[in-house]
Amino acid sequence: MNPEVPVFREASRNRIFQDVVNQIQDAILDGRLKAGDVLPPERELKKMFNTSRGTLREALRVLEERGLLEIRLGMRGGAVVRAISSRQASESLALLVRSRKVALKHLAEFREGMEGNVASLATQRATAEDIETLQALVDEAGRYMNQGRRNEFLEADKRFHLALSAITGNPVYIFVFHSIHDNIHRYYDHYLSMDGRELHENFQDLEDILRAVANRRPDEARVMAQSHVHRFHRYMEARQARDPHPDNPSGGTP
Amino acid sequence: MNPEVPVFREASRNRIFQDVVNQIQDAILDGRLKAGDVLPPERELKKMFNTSRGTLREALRVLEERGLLEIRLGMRGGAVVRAISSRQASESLALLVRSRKVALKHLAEFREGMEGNVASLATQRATAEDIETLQALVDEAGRYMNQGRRNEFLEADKRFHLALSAITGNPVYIFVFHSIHDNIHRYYDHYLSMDGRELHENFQDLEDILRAVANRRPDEARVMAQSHVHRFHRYMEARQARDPHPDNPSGGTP
DNA sequence: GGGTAGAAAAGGTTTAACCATTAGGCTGAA
DNA sequence: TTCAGCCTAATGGTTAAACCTTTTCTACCC
Repeated sequence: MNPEVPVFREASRNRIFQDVVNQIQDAILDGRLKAGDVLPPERELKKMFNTSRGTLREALRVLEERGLLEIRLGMRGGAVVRAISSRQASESLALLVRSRKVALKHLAEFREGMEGNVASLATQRATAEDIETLQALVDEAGRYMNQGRRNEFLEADKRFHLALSAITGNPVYIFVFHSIHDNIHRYYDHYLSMDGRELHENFQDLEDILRAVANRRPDEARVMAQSHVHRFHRYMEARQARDPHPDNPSGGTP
Repeated sequence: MNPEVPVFREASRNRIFQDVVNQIQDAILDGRLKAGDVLPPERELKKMFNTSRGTLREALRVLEERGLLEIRLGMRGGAVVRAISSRQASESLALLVRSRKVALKHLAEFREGMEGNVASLATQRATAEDIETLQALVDEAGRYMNQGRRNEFLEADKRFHLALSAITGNPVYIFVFHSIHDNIHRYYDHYLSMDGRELHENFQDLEDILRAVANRRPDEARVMAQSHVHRFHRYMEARQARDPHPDNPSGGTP
């Protein structure tokens, strides 16, 4: 046998909690358990799986970490099935960032490529309603710009980009976009001064992108989106040169 | 206060194991613990954190799930610090796939955009040595093609694409690429017959991409890579229409 | 020298009890 | 009648001590 091509998977190191994890996960992914469903209390699950509470709790911990369950405290608490989201992938990317394996320039370069693809696809697929939604977001951002409310502007900007990814209808783009935005946001907070001029530039970019989308010009939208990201990346790099490393001292992954 | 913009984070629901997780994770991300380091045995850690073994084990389970630790059994076993990899993100994407939120067409579309970007970047950055490496992979794939060894060919093809992502030098691309490839591979196994003709087409594509890279033509490399992925996507879709859903009944995430 | 049996060190599991948090109901005063 | 505050029970969080299983190392015997 060619050792490059795996034929068998490693035999399971019969850890009981793994078996419990698999059973519950399968039930969720098969649809036997739906988001919002509440599992029986630990003391009953323990009987159902014929295991001890400690072992059962290790299984619940794993499922919680995978984002499949949320554990609620107190009476009427318990393990609640969650809708799958990008949270987990976002956190694993955050680990890369925190471990210094990924720098701002890497995130920015990746984002630039993604934003271009997303803008192009969104332009090909946006409905009239989608364009209205985008327009509303641009309007909202415009109000924040005029009021000089930098943080609110950034939030609206982020929602605009995420809305574009949603318009593609491709959950992979949505998923990856959320992860990237979550992780690049920290740099924004640190390195993007967003004075009047920059706010205005940014707003102009949004208008340009929206116009390209509304006029059904995918390539133009791609270029607009890319240069938009590229410019702000340059701004941030310039500031980063003077004041390196925003780090993330808050520790926990909520 | 504007309720859109969070001011405070939720107060920590003081779970002791969370605190243990954070302390160990911080030590790893700060570099105080390096890949390969072995943590003290549970019965000692338990004393160090002044907690019970059950609580400590829940913390270790979480860190294992995050891919930061590997737990080894038996004498000289223990919790070993792992190098951060794309494994975790790959698994969270796998969850999306298994839950039917992501279909082949979504993965393929995303991959098409990515492959284009990666090919373009790699073309701009490849060293002479990089190009030799790519050439060696194409040669290897050629040998497998001539021997009709489909699986080995697919492996070499995958390594070629991953090598391109490595050449970009951007860990985000590498990371995301691994995740996507891991998850699309299952579809390959199911839907890609790879008869003689298809093997040959695929091989031709690799040669074309390599030539564009060697000749320093980023846009050509982009188009080549995209159409390469696009074509095989179409083949797979045709077969999928006749034989839907490869599913993943194996359950566990090893 | 080499195989083998046993000891020792580690993680895996069980049990039973207690602590902390929360929802919901009960009670009494305004 | 209403509502503030207390009480209670359900549920997750934690502790403790014991035992089981796997793996490695070592000492012994052939």
